[in-house]
Amino acid sequence: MNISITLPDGSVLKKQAGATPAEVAAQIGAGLARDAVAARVDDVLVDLNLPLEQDCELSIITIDTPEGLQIMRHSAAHVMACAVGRLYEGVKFGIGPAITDGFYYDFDLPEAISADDLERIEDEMARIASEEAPFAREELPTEQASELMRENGQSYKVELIEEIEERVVSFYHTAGFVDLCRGPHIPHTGKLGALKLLSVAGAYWRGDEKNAQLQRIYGTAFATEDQLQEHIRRLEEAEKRDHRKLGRELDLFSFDEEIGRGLVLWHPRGAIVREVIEDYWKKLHRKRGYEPVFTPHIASEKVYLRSGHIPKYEDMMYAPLLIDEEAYRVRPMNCPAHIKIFQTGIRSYRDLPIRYAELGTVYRYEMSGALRGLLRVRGFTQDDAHIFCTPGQIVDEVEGVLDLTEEILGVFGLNYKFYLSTRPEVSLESASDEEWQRATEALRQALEARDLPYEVDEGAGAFYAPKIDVVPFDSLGREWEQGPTIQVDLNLPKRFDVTYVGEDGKEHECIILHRAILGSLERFMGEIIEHFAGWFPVWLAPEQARILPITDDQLPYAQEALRRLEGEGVRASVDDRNETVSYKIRSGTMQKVPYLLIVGAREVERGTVSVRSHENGDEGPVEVEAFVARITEEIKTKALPAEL
RNA sequence: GCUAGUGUAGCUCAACGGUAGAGCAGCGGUUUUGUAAACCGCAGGUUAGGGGUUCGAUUCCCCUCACUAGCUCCA
Repeated sequence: MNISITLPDGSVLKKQAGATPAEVAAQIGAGLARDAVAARVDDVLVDLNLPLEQDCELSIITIDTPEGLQIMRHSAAHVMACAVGRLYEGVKFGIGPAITDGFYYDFDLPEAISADDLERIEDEMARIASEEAPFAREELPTEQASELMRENGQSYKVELIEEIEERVVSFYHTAGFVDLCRGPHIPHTGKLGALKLLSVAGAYWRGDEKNAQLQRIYGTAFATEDQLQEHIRRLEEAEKRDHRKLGRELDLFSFDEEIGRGLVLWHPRGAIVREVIEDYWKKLHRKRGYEPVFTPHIASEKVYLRSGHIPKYEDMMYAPLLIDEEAYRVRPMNCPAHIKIFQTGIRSYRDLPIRYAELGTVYRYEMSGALRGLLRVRGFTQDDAHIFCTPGQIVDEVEGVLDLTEEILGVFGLNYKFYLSTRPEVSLESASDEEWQRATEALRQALEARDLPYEVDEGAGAFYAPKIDVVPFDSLGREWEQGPTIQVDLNLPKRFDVTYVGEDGKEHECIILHRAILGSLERFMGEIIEHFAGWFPVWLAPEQARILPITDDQLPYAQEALRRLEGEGVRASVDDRNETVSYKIRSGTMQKVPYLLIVGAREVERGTVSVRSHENGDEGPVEVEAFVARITEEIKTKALPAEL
């Protein structure tokens, strides 16, 4: 019997029933056959050796596509598991999926795998690859599969099988290793690309800390050795940019054991960057109709009981302080205080919207293992604001925040994506479905009114609010863990009875929007240090220009130039150390000062400075005034580096 | 918090049972220098902290503290 196979280009191939995708690929071309890893038949991913029994649409998936790479990485995970099974006794296998940039596999085994063992495992994987062992699919009734795994002592697999609803499950056999797996896989182990095992770490079975902790080995794999090397280079680049390393090298911030974990000490050079950002933020917010407020860092427990923070987040809050026999808490949030300011007067609909903004420092208990440089700390400053408005004003207000968000992220040269995060499964009950719905729709409308592409992140909202989450990604294309957020609070207006007097002279429940754009100043600083690789744009650089006199004879001239720059508000210095210019250049470069101004006898004579910029290197002499004009312009416009 | 790993001078690293060492940075001197490291010298350490084993511990063992990776990405 013949079947018709429709290819992606629309052409139709007649084949005998039982032909495989591999044969089709071979018929189309040797190159395709070589790069093929799997096939898509009528929208289902299948192995290349699956016999085709009826008319179908078929496309060959090659290693150079994202899907093909994914499949190969998944196969790599199997091969790694196979290698571990050969090298260790008593291994129980967890799961082993492909992930962004690689794969992992979780193992339960009696002995601890160390980083040194990875090489051994890699070698074993290479051996398996050279065996060109086929990935053979086998389908078994669920019962029988479960029995088989039980016999092999694979309790995790048994657990997985028992949760599968289908009556038949599939297995893959590779070089003596059998694994429960949906597939598809590469045809044989010789088709593995270039791979490298990266690290080993603990991981709870099914991500639940109540379960056993398994050993997870992470690896990365690419179609070619070049691509693998390129990826390793990217990892090294990321390591070079690590904000913790740069924070030390550039003398921006530190942590101190005696001060406490997760508590940042901002050094002068880091503090100035933060202050410049804060000044920019404050000016921008006033321009946008926000009113600055200041509120205390501790407050009576009463307010956090009423707000619901204690019932919900107590394990993230610090223990009470007893003051005059009353329990106080270090603040984990700024909202209650802003609400209290709002409530000091009767608010009319005519007063709304009211926008209170504060760079509010809050303290939260983060699990010790979660702390990470500036990205996860226990004391941090939120660029927090609360917008009090009428239901009719929500869309406008959210649009305003979106606009502000785009402006701010743009200034830092960040790209971003929008997510509409909807009601989570466990969520506030005191708000009706209709209220959730309305709030979510308002956010959606705002996104659409501004024509912003967004994805819906189902169930990712806060328990008290649907929200718009903005995920920035940096110059290395890495997504930030957290970014700007806009939330419609369905909780606090009720709990604090926040109202305004409407046109009808009656009291109405107020809408409260929470929003943070930089999020935590600490995290934001950490992220942009990495984004800029420590080379801050001139307006942010702790030291914007450094004058390097060649000999002491130029010192007076250098001082004069310095006064000129400082007079314009430029952060500059003179390197008057008894060193060679080369030394001073090196030192200025390592401290990532964007402009180095060399002054020797020639410059003094002509009233110039020789500019050496980070961007262009030696640019030659320009008149002092011309340089002052240039740098002040760059500062004023917040110019970004040409290349990030 | 859990699993694994790491902790030696300000920084980057040696020494791995036998008196703790180098480079850079710092300080003092010489040199007055033209686009990424001049030369000479000096100083810098309860080897994270505590306990143990040992004739002797940075090294081996235990505890504490801190740091690092991971613990979400659905066989």
